[in-house]
Amino acid sequence: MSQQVQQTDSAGALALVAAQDRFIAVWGQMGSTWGVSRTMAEVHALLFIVGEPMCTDDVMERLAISRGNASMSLRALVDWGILARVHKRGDRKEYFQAEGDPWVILRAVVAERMKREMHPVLAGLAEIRDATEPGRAGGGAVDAAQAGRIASHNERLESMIEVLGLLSGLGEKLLGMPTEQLRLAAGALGAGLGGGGGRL
Amino acid sequence: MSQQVQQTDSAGALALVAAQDRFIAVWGQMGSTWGVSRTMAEVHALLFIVGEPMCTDDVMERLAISRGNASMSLRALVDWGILARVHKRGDRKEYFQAEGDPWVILRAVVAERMKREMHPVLAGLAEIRDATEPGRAGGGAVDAAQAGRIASHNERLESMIEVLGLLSGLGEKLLGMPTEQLRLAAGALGAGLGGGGGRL
DNA sequence: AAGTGTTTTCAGAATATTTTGAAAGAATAC
DNA sequence: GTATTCTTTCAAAATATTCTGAAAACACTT
Repeated sequence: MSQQVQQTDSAGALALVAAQDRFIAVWGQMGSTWGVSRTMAEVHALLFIVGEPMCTDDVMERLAISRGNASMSLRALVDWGILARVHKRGDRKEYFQAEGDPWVILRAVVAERMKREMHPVLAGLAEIRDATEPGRAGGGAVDAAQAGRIASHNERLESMIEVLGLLSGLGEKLLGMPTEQLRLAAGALGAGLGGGGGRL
Repeated sequence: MSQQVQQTDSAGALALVAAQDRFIAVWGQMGSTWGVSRTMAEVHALLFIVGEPMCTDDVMERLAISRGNASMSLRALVDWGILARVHKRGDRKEYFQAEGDPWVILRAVVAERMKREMHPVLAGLAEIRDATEPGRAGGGAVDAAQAGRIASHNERLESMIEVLGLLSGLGEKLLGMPTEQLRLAAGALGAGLGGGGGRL
């Protein structure tokens, strides 16, 4: 089972486990930020901070969660592409190893949210626009006030689509960038642009 | 009460209300994206797409929600800074008007999530780092393997802090940019930087 | 001051999400 | 083939979140 803290209950091991637990707790809180349950975030945190592969039983024991929960969380994280299944010779158990590059993790999270949230919303808004384009609206007789409302409705809809489309474009761009480029871009933008006053 | 669709049940009014309802439904789905309940997102969607001020009773009726729910959602949206309280002469009721600029809305959402999620996480991670900086760890006797684990733990922690710090910097920058600059920057970045795709 | 219309609050109800645990399903060993 | 070990599934239980509605608080008016 747990080979993490062996007989060596040295001060070093204790401090390390304590730090890991703190990391897990903090990361778990962030679960809602990237749209997953606290437990799933904690499982990821554990594997990320430990760095070495762990099996289902290790995870269950360390986080005090059920087998079913561990299995589902691990599977989901594999699906997200931030956990790899690994095997050890002479061991029938399956082990899981976390992706170590935070930029890869970031991309996975962005990809997932784009797919699950951004794309459906953009598609939905586009449909509404098509259904209410000027000239449609089911025919003729609308008074002036009504016509004004419709025009302004379309403007608001359009402006929202514009912003979301731009954001979506940014997201796609991010997904297409390799880690090194990403780090450079983020650093340059965050530090260089704007500065409170900011020029483009 | 509802002055939205008067006696004029013309085709135009019907189509407009239908489009509004669809917008509200789509926007409501996105609630989890920006970290609020579906109802709060729907209340915002309603006021945004209608464009004109509405009072609590209007909102309750249109969305079929309770007074308490409407009151709390409206209040929260005012706190977020994307709804303004307005008054009508000769009317004791309070009306609410949505911010019309989607970029302002975006900034409000980013600001809220930075405050509620990014800052606490960064603070938590920084604390953990301080508690486990090399030389600490409670003193001496750690064997070589343990020392290696601690070193690699610190590296992983550091790399995660680096990425989140960079993202946080980006967020702050965004919050400091006026609408026009934001639009330009997003457009330029989404279309220009990097390679691959980028189409809406 | 009491009266009237409006808004806020919050305990309990309703709803939704997450977790468990045991049974069924795979996969490998014998 | 059966036995053994590990993994997945999913209905029910536990938990967390959201919503309601009626009472309290508030803000005007007379």
